[in-house]
Amino acid sequence: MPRIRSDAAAVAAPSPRPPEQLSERGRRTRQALIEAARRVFERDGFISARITDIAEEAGAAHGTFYTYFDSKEAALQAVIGQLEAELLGSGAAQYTGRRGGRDPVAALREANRRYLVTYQANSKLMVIWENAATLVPEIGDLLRAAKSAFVDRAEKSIRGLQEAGLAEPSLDPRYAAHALTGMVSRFAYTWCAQGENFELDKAVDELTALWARALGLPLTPT
Amino acid sequence: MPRIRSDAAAVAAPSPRPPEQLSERGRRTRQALIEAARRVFERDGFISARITDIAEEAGAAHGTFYTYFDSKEAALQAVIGQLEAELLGSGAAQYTGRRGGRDPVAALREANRRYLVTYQANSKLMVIWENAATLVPEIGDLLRAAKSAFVDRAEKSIRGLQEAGLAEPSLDPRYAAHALTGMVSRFAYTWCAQGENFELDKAVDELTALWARALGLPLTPT
Amino acid sequence: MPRIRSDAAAVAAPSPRPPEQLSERGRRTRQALIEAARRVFERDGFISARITDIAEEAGAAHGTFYTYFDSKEAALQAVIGQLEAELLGSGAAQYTGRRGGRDPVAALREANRRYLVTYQANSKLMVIWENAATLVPEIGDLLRAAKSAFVDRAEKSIRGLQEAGLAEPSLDPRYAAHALTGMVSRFAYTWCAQGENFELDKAVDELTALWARALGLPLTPT
Amino acid sequence: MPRIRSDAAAVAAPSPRPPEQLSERGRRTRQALIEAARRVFERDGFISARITDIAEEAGAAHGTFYTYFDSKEAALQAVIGQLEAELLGSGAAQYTGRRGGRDPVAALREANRRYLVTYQANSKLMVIWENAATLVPEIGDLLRAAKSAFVDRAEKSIRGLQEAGLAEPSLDPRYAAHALTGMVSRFAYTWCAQGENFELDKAVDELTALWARALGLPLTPT
DNA sequence: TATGAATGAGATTTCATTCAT
DNA sequence: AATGAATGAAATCTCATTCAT
Repeated sequence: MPRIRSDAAAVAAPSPRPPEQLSERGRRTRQALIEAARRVFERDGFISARITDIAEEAGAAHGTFYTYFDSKEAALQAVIGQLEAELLGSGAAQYTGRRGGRDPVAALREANRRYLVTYQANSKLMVIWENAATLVPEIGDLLRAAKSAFVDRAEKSIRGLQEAGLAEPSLDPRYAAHALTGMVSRFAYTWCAQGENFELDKAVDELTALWARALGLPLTPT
Repeated sequence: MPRIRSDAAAVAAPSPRPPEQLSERGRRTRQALIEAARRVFERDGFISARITDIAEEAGAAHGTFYTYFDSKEAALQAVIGQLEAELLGSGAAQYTGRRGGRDPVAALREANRRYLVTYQANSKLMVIWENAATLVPEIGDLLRAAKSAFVDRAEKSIRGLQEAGLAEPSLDPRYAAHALTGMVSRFAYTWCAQGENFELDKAVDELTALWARALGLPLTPT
Repeated sequence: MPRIRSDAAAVAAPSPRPPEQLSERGRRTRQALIEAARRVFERDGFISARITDIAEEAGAAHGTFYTYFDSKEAALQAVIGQLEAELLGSGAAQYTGRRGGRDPVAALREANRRYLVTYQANSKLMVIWENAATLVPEIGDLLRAAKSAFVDRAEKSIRGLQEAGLAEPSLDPRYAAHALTGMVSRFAYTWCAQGENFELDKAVDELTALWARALGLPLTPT
Repeated sequence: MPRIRSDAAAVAAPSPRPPEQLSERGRRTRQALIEAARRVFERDGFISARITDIAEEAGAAHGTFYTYFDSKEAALQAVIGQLEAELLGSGAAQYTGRRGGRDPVAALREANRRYLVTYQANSKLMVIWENAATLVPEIGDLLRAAKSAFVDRAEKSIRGLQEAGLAEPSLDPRYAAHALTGMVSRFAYTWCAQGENFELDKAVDELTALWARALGLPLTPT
């Protein structure tokens, strides 16, 4: 029997308790569900993924899913949250560990390589993320925030290089940052999602060369 | 929506006749459905669009849809087919009307402008196209083909400029073509899908400058 | 696949078309569903009734129910709507067909008899109606409206009798009307819902006598 | 809610101990659950109330509920049991404290006032009780028993008044008792459940006057 | 061709109830 | 006694697709 439809839409939402309030056992189950969700999303795509399959993949009963998540969307958010944590941990988002004085092109090459490697390692999920961003507002917000990190860093870098007299001063740093980070991320997307056949080392070199030359940086030999 | 369809024409269905074999009246209905589908897709997104709504929007009965299309996917293909025809007609896909000898940067700027203008004019549908590409193989094929047109043309152009001694010879034309067309298309996507605030003229200038400088083209004043 | 949860709650409600817009066939199916719903409600009670059972009882497929009704509540509304039409048709709501001049106690007895007979004939549904009234606001509204008809009529009658010098003038007609119609309807409810053992003729006589004497009407022999 | 329960103690469940066998701590928890249940029932209605909510409202864990009650129905029985105890304590069920010889209309007025006041003070629960009576046999039994107390007392009273030559002898005491107590209780219900606007003092007067006159009692001034 | 009613597979979601700790 | 995670039966509801007219 369904709730009697109380149009007042009250019916206190039994929203899942936050992870911190969970028992050890609960945390393990939740984690199992997140990992299962990731596998199922990667296998079937977000749209086709079924909640039942996620629970089953996690070795849990159907209803257990709802103990931890309100919806498939909420599960995807958790999956992406963990992906982001991994990415940060892996240093993918760092332009360079050791700034200052060093050769900016080398730093750029390093960053590009890290981006491509990370993207490729998580390509299925990255593609799902990009696509779900247009379907689920919250996921879109996460994506926009994640991209901002890259764009902002690039913008600052460009501005710095301009001030140092190394980069073409006529460029608008914001437009350039969007364009060039977009160049790299789209390249990664085309590579991974559309199966275009590229080679990692060469891709890193070419993208770095294009980026550097576009900014007017003096190119140093690798 | 029961799973994303990937079944090979299951039972015997009275599959829709091709447009040429339709009566005048049939052609009109079909066209109304295509236009309605476009509106509904733009309004609700491809995933959320319902066949009922398309039929209703076209002023036709629900069942009539199936006289002309096998599925929502087929309708999207038809919608995109007409979009492509429009784009070609509008010259969006032409690098330049008059090749030969002319200033390559001016031609590039012209092409970029045309691309951005066209993308913006059809942005909702473009975004849908990009996203549906990962869900529906046929749409993905259409997208890849459409992009190839741009990429191939860019690749040839780069190769030509290299041969003419105008572009940096060390660049791999295929990689560069992918990267630079990707830069422009991703920029357009960010602009239109994510509401990032850019200005057309400036975007054209910046993208053209980045592209040209990345190739090592001598920049001429606008 | 469920709709992508669009928190905007837009998703144009595909609400069933009103009966007038239905084809002959549609009207027949709808009617069959209403009759089936009544049987199922009477058999299982409103709360326990399942939509599947209603459809099955009507010889229709599960989903067909939703072609005509949004919910079990909507079906109950339709059932009660038809009950009301029947009641009106059967004259249950008429105080008396031929007013004027006639013996008021005889008219009252007539009305009470008609009420009890009708209530008994539809007792299961009447009880369901009363109970659903507290669960479903719309049903409550219907019930209140239906009762108002009786109460208002009684109130007018009492006022008239007071003005004619036949009824005790100190009574408040509104309070008295509520109390006395309530007395009859509660009696009917107790009789039907709780299986209290009464006899129709005697019940009519007793209720009429109590009502008449309570108002101070001169009692005439039956 | 899976069907209304009517299964005879299916498997072996560690059915709750009776309150007397509980430890002090247990009794406190049980009492907290009963009070919480009352609040939740009054807030959400019996049907919509969820066991989780009751436990939470009582500050207990979900599973704790089952240490004391088999089901929501059992909890409602306990709630109503305590209500009855309260009512008896408050003297609501007494026709009159001091019988014998005294003015019967005054006693009646007193009883009616006490009934209305008590009903109003507990109206939410009273309404729930009335409605649950049709859903849960045990609750129906409780209600019938509670009403019998009133009806029986009224019946005896009427019989006594008839024998004393004060009440109309032609009335059937049982029918009249049902009708008149029903009149009062239905009035209270309409007042409380349907929000009809009445005034306590006037209601007491009118109901008493109608009741007394219906029986043919000589009316004394208040 | 067009219609729109009928169908039913399939996915979601809720919560009472159990049970290991 | 208390806890709260796990379970899964049950019901709802949606819509693509078919089909008789």
